[in-house]
Amino acid sequence: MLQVAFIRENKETVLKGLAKRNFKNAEEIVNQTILADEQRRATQTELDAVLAESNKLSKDIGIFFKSGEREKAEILKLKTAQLKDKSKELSEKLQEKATELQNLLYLIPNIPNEIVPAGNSDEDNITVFEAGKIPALYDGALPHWELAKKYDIIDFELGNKITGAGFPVYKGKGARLQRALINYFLDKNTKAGYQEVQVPYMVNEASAYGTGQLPDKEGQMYHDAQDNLYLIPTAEVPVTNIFRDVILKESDFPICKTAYTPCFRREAGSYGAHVRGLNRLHQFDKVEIVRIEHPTKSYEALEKMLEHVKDILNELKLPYRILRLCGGDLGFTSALTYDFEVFSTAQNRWLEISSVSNFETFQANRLKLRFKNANGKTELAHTLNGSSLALPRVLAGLLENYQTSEGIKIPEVLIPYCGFDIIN
RNA sequence: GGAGAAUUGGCAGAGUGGUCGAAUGCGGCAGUCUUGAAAACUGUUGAGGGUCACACCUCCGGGGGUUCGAAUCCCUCAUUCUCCGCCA
Repeated sequence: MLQVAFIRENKETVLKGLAKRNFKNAEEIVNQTILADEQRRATQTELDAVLAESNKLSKDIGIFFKSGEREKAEILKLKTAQLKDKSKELSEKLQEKATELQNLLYLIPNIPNEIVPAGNSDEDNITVFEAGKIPALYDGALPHWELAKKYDIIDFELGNKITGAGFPVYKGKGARLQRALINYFLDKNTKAGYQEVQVPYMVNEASAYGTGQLPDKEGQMYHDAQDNLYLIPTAEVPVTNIFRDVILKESDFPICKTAYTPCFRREAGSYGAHVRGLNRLHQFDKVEIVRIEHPTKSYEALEKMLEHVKDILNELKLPYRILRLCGGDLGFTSALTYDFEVFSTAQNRWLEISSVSNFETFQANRLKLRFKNANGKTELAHTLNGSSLALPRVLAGLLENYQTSEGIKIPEVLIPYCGFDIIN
């Protein structure tokens, strides 16, 4: 959520940023927001004046009662009755205006960073880096869902029976490979200075609002109505919410956390070939990295995160590229996002395996995640996160790119974690 | 799930209807002293709104109510603790 004061003072910047996202009715919504804010403040001021007077009268009444001047007190009491009506009316209006403002603010996405390219869709994303060799596969190379069946390492049908589509069962070496990847990622992340945390897989409403899943992505999360809890779509939600309503010291920066969690996404509206196999699941595993940074250091931190993810992919020897997302493809809460994509050789397409973003103060404002700056003032911190990494598509990439006529080879760095070097 | 107790500032802990945003202690910060540090002493130290800055307003787990006036009384929800039940 943007800060109202920022919108008020930087209207042109906001409009320019929203235009880059192709955000509809931007000017109208921004104007409404500014108006609602003015009305809210005016109402607040009016209410404060009434309350101030009524507070004063109450104190006087107390004094009169103490000194036994009951009659004087009774006269003042009558006066307060009117003020009470007035203040009730005003506080209702204030509540109304505050809600109106809040709802408008929820509609406005983050302002893209300057270097975010304009554009409407993923076609306008810019490839900023590419590495790794796309292997020449042997004749008869298969897409990963065929490989999964051939070697009996992932059973999609079994998952269908137990739960439904998008909830696969990993078996034998497939299960072990999953566990190996999780451990390998966590080890890499902790070595890079990220503290490992284990967090709840369900979150309450306040947390879902804090990181921006609510109110607009309601339909994408599994929801338990009985206890009003949400299954997490990403570890970002519980991990970042560790810092909800927290005021840090400047010396606390940088804060680096990593967590492995399963992720649950309803993926309403997805269909077709692109959701085959591991490409898109309702439940998948992911290791996430989260950073809380001083505002002046957040872009430096974003670079570090990119280098870190690159390092992992280089070690896995997978062909990948990095995209800078365009305005139209940028997530609601993000100011700048880089997507990592691994090449799926048998499908002949790129698969997103990591998304690394700087949210600047957008999440922090909702979370009330602040720090005391050098002048002793509280200031919003910057939050960042990235996948390091999401399992299924990495697995898809590994299976497809490492397949040989003898079986699927295991990348060298994973062999100690797996305890085997080939799936055959 | 049942019964009882509790929830106050970074922490501990007073405060049971009136000038209480809240005693006191610890911690933090600044200073005095010291070659430096410790100790001791002095001062300072919550958040939000509002203002050029003050004034002023709001916040004592969340929400609602009683009252001229609520941290204090009532209702409700949440959480924590103790006992019982169930249980990996």
